[in-house]
Amino acid sequence: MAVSDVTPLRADARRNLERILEAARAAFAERGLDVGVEEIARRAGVGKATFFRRFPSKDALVLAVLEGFIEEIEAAADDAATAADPLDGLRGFLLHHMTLQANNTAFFDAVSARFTGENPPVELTDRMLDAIGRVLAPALAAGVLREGVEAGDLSTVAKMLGAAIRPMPGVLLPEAAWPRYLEVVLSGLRAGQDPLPGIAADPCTMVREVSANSA
Amino acid sequence: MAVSDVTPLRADARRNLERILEAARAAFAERGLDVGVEEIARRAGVGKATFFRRFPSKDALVLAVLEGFIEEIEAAADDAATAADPLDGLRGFLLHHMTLQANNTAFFDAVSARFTGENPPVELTDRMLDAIGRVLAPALAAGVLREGVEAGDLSTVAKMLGAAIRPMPGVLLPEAAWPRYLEVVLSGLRAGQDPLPGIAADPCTMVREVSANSA
DNA sequence: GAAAAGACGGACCGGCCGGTCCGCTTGTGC
DNA sequence: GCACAAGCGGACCGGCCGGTCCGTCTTTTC
Repeated sequence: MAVSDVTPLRADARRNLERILEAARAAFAERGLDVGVEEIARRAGVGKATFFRRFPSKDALVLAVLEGFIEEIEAAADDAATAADPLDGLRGFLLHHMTLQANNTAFFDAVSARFTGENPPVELTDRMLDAIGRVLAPALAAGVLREGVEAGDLSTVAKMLGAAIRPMPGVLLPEAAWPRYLEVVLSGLRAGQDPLPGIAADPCTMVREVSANSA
Repeated sequence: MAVSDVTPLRADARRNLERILEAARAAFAERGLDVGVEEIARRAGVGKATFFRRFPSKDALVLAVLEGFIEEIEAAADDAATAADPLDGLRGFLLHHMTLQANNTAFFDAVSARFTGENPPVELTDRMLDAIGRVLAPALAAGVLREGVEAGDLSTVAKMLGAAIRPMPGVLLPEAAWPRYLEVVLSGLRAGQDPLPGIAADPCTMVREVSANSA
């Protein structure tokens, strides 16, 4: 979803595209995906049509913004992977993830809601899974984790922490409480306890659809 | 939000109201709050106007359905409070909560999104908090929990587990994986570890608005 | 069993939002 | 510096959905 370069954009067009992305990031962060295209365009100082000339649809914009986040997560994962203490790396990664979610209220929920089923951004989620694997590997190798921990557990725990941080849309858990819940789940994953019961979540579940019927 | 009884409803009206509630429960469970009033009315075998004659708005219906869930949670809390082993009580309560969330995909998220800020259903959330208190009390008294655990922690953990269960809207974590994440958080809350770091989430945060600005 | 109160439903309204169109403007290559 | 392609914006369209209106039908009551 990067800038197409078959015919290089005119300078002003390129500038506007950048502005739109920036405005969208800000607007999505503040109010979630519900902000209208019109408002985003206005905040970017641009007409609606200009928006649609750059992005085929609102979804495409969302994907583009999402890609930025994935990149950030990948960077955090690389940091974590090179940490001296693998458990600290893991902690740092999850904390970074929490920050990202906190600064982008409702964004991730909305993203997953929007891309449910038919058009999952497989490439992006695969990159995310890779990142998770890179974070987990050193901790697994060092044997600091409870028996049975695997990738699906980490992605699930990340999701759980993301939920903890936003008790309601527009409400943020005070930062002083973050380490508490991070600690709760890390305690639950640390070595020196019984093996984890049950099966791990499928990390791919984050992208593949499995129709779930209620009982 | 119970049935008004100043002028008793005519028999057919009462029957229709019940049908609407039932249809709404089913529809919300399956597809979240996004189902239109029209569809709910159709599923109830009723006209749209009839719907609006019974409920002043869609939100009122949502509240009514929500109240049903609160009642269910209260019942689960009472069960938990009378369990022989307080930790088992806690586990059972959280498991029940997970089931409820699983069977009502996207319902709770949507509810909190809808009632954000201006018109929080204070009475309902207070009842919820009471229930949580009742679950927690025996475990606290028995000293089976890590030092520092309080009500806000339980509500947060419940929210986290609810998130774990729904990796994406329409996708459900396989039931075999539920005990795993329940165990992760319970391990993190059990006595015999360092006191919980940081501060606890404010349980009331689930209802009171605190405007949260992103960094 | 008839009349009045109450309930019914489907057509209708209005606002919102993603997406398009068209006449005007502006950067760009020669 | 000119011509033309590329870009631009705001008016416009159409579908969706919460909510209302009104002519008709059902229940109740005496």
